Amino acid sequence: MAGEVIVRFPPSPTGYLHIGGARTAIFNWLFARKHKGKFILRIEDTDVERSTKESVEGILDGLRWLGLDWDEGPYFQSEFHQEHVDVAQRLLEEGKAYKCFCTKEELEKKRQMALKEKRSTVGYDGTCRNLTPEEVREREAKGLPYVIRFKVPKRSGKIGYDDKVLGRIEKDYSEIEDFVIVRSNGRPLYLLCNVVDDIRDRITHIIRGQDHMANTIRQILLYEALGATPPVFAHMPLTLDPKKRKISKRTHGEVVSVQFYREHGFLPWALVNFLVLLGWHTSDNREIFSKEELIEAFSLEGISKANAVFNFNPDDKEKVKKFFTDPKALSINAHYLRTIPVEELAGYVEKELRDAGLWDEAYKGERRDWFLKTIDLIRTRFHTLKDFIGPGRAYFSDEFEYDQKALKKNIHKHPELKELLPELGERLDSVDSWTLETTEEVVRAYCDEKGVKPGIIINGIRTVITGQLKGPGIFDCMVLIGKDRVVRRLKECGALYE
RNA sequence: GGUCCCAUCGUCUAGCGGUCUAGGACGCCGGCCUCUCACGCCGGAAACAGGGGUUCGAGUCCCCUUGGGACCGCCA
Repeated sequence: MAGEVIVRFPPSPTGYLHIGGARTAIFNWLFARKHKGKFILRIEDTDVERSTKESVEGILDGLRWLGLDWDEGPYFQSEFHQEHVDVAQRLLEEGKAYKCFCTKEELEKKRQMALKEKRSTVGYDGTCRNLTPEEVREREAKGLPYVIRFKVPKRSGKIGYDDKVLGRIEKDYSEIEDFVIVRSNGRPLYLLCNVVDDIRDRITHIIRGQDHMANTIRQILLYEALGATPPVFAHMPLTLDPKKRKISKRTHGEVVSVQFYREHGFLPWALVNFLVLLGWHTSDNREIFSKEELIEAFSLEGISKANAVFNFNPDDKEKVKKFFTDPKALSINAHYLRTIPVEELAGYVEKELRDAGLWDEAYKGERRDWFLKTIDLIRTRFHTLKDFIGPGRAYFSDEFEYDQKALKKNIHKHPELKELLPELGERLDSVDSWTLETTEEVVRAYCDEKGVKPGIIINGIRTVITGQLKGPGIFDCMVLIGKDRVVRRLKECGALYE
């Protein structure tokens, strides 16, 4: 019994995978990998009206992109419908559940009354719990619709469990109402299905958000009634927005969807690394982990109790577009962008270039070396993959934008460059071997000759050939962009003054 | 309103009674480097929510207050 660890990620397909769900998946996946156990994917599509095929695809797609591979599934909860119904029937037969004929309207009325009178028990009052078999038959004969409620044992004292994150959690039996497990249309509810599925899948650990805590006690009751041992529970802290509200796709939109990060040039592992830090840590507070390191380091003990804020700026949008999401996420992404093997980066950049119509097959053939050198050079100040087709565009195309600030500061402020740069272009044109040394020599000599500060010329060149205000050392840029392009761009710089 | 959970810099967090004049990371500020920016390096501002206990000693244990959050569906 000390055996295998089996965990599951059970999203309900009612929208795309968002970072909260992704985080839950990550924690479960990590736990499974750490213990060489199984990670099961189960789609909880019991609520047919809200579940869509596109959602399922979106979720699978998101998980795959993040690199969270599952060992079983995806299973679809709806496929086990009959089993759920059978279990409910069994509970009914064993007297552990009962039919309740109260209508929604009646219950709503009662709830309002209770609320109004400020009574503590707003829940179900147990009206149908004590119906005699005759009374039940009578109502059934009349064709009255009914739901099936779980009969919470009448015991004194508390029921509880030891949460791996929160510690001992207990609740008084008297405070638990008889809850519905099957709808009046015959469809079992999540609370029941979830337990039945977890028992069937032999789930050993349930790692989920603290928003599920209220369900846990009731589910433990269900496990008991079904004669099964409850799994170990670990309730993770929630991810909140800067205003401390629970994040949701509905209120926060794209910025909380996993897809958003893919579209904004994130490396999948960088997102995983960032997300795992939201509510988990090691005792040495390390923050950058390779996949192997993370799996090795992960443990339930490191999960925080307190909710974590996902620090994006919903209001700041355009003002600080440098930080379109949590600055730390960006910083971690930049870290990986600058440190993963160039060959690995090449694959990601290829995709960006292809999508932007800038890809050249030669980058995989005779220009491979140039390609790798180039992305290795320019990545040092990039933050996302999108930068390769933005600020880095001039390396791959003759059609690139000029940064307005750069134009103003490095070009327009120095009218003399309109004559100087094309002339320098001529000089450079006659350079035989195009290297770091030769280009620097020619440029510096030209500066001396004209009595112009090197900085002015150099920054002018930078803006003319890359369109940027900033960038790598200028001679590196020149070498990589190549003689022809550099010369041409310098000669044609007059256009920038128009 | 009821039940439950939580509480260290702006944010993520280290801290599991003394080594805390509270450490790291991101962000921010200043400096070095320098052809720019970035990287890197150096330095700085920045927190134990408040009040009671317990203890020789509390960020660390207990209680209260305050604050925040979750749940309270025939949703999952």
